Amino acid sequence: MSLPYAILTALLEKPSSGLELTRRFDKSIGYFWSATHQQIYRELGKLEESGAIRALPGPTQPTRGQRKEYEVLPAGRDELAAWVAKIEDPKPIRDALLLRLRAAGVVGTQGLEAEVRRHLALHRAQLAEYRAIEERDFGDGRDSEGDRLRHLVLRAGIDLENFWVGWLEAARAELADMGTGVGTGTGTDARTGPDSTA
Amino acid sequence: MSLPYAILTALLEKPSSGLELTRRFDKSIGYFWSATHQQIYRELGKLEESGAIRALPGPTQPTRGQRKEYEVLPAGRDELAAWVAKIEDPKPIRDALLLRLRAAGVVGTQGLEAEVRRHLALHRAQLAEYRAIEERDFGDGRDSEGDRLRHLVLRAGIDLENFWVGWLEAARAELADMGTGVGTGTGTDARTGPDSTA
DNA sequence: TCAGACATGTAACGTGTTACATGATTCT
DNA sequence: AGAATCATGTAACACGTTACATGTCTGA
Repeated sequence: MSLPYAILTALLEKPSSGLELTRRFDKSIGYFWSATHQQIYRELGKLEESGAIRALPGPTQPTRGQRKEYEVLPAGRDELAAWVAKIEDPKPIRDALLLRLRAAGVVGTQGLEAEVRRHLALHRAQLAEYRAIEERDFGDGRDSEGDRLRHLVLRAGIDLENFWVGWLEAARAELADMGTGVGTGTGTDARTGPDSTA
Repeated sequence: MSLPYAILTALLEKPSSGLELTRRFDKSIGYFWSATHQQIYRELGKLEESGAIRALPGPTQPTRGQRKEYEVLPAGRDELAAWVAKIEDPKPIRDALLLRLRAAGVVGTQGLEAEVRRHLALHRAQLAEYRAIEERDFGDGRDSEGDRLRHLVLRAGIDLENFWVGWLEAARAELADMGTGVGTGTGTDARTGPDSTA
């Protein structure tokens, strides 16, 4: 639902070929909406057909193995602007690790602490990376409107990673506290109590 | 990838029919891994075929329109326990609103502030709901291992919503600050500067 | 008996993922 | 000419979403 708009944004920032886009999605925009090259090519095809973008005229168009650069057309820009203002509810959280914690409440925490530790390290690394980018790109004084918005987005990334680091530390402490978590779940099985806990 | 495990967890907590599961996914587990009834029936079919769960013997099995309750078999419990300990990297952030902020840096912020306000209200409401659940289910002293883990998961939900509320307030302030954001993007278009900003 | 709720299921489609196929360009 | 890299593309499948179809049970 959002991928075409991510691509339009990227192309407006700088006209690119499919492979270039793919590389740019590995950092930058991809931090918040990742995509593989297959998705990108598929979507570029649709966008071109719908008249939102067009391929820049190259020497020839045999289209296989040949680099093909795209730029956004006015129609594409309009669609993007409309999407920015569109009413669209936030999606609920969808996180496998939280689910695993919950499952551990039923089948036991065996092996979970190691995973929590691993995730903690990964999130710390991501946090450091974001902070480095912030330092590099927004280290000094204020900048243009576009820059302020990009900084705001980066702040969201930083704060989110920050949340994970904090929460994972608490989770690790809790798991350590619960002993080595041997056995198949200490809690009363098949409990009949309230289920609405979250 | 995670849905079957979400279902196994739910069934271990309490054997249920497909529709009951669907209702329980609208709260509880669904706060962290939502699913529609079609997904659930599809997955129940697969799980039954693979021997992870079985239908409790009812009066008859004409299987259409007839309530069918499932319970987890030992094989299913083992699979779930294995999944809890499995090495599986966290998925990168995937959030449309962040993408829209980024797009606004290119095509202008027209209409965005209203959306930000709307999301802010939604996140505040969700936060209040989580806090109410926490008060109700974990208001008093300490509890069993399973309860402690569920509380931890709920804390993640609360902290996440808390993050969103804070960030959205900052975003709203920034957008207000930028003026009414008329026009098609104040920033320099087609900028050639660094793209790695996030 | 009819309406409404309960309950399970099909069909079709869009998006995301993985594996593989093919052609062009550059360097040795 | 061969290998490596650049570049675009196909195919198949898993998962999620939407719309619709079908059957059962309960109470007015």
